[in-house]
Amino acid sequence: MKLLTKNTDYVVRALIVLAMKRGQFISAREISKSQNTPYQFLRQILQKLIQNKIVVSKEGIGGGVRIVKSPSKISVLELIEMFQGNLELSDCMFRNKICQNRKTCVLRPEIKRIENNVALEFSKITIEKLVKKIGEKDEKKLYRNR
Amino acid sequence: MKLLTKNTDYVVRALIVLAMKRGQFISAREISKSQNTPYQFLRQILQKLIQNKIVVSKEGIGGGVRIVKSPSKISVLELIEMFQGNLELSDCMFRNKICQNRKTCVLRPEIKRIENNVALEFSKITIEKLVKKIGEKDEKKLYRNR
DNA sequence: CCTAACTGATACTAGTTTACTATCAGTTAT
DNA sequence: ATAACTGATAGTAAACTAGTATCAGTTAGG
Repeated sequence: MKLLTKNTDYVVRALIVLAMKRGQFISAREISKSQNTPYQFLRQILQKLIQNKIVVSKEGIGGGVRIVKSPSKISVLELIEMFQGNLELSDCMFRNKICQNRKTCVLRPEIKRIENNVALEFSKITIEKLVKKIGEKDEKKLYRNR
Repeated sequence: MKLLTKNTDYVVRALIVLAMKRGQFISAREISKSQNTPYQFLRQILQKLIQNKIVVSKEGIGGGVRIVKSPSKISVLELIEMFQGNLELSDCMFRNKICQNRKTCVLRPEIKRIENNVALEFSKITIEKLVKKIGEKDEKKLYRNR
């Protein structure tokens, strides 16, 4: 079971970079190089961020994308849903024979419950929190090196 | 995000049937008909159950499979891992640039934590519990009809 | 001892998803 | 003018999902 696909991986990384350089336009080429993400693939991902108004773009030399949505309001859940579709189970399981005359089925409520938990957890992880974690790690490192 | 695939869906249903008819050999054809699962697909699934010693088989007329592992000891987690591979994330995310000089990465521990929760939840759901839930629903129904 | 109902084993396949790559057009700072 | 950028969209190889198909061997009952 894979919770995250590559594009979610890449988009989170890109947004961490953009959040750390808030206010600046960063080009796809620069993010691609610094994060080791395939250039054209990253470009598609960034275009989706533009469509979803999480970043704005500027064309031409010195252009790129700039984060406009507050990193504290960008959750990993929203990114997962943006790039992997809705977290919900697409087709109802256990809709057949065992469940006939029962209206509901026995496994489905359990799966629903677990899925809701997963969604809740991912909704709590924001870009801001991830950026802070990187900061904390750096502080610890500095402390150790003293 | 799809937590369960079809074969996990089908295998849970098959095991519920087998648990409700413990001690008896039930043929793939019978399960296939009663649960509306594709016959050949179900046969492959049952063979995996045989390999994993959850059921035993009997060839020839009147044959089929019989459940031998206690339904209370068969968890949905174990079935997911049997049919969908390990629940763990296959490839380490966030292993690149952002994480360099940091040894660990910021998203990965979060994903790990969520995955462990999912695994824990699925490990608690056993075939026995699902069978009991069906029983409870039937009781309620009888009560309402009185 | 034949045959119909079974399992054992394995090969094949259509459709979807994943993870990219490629191309061409338009924009802008220098 | 041109090099560095985005906009939009088409193509594609590999893996995965959800099956189907085939042939061989086993066994209970008439």
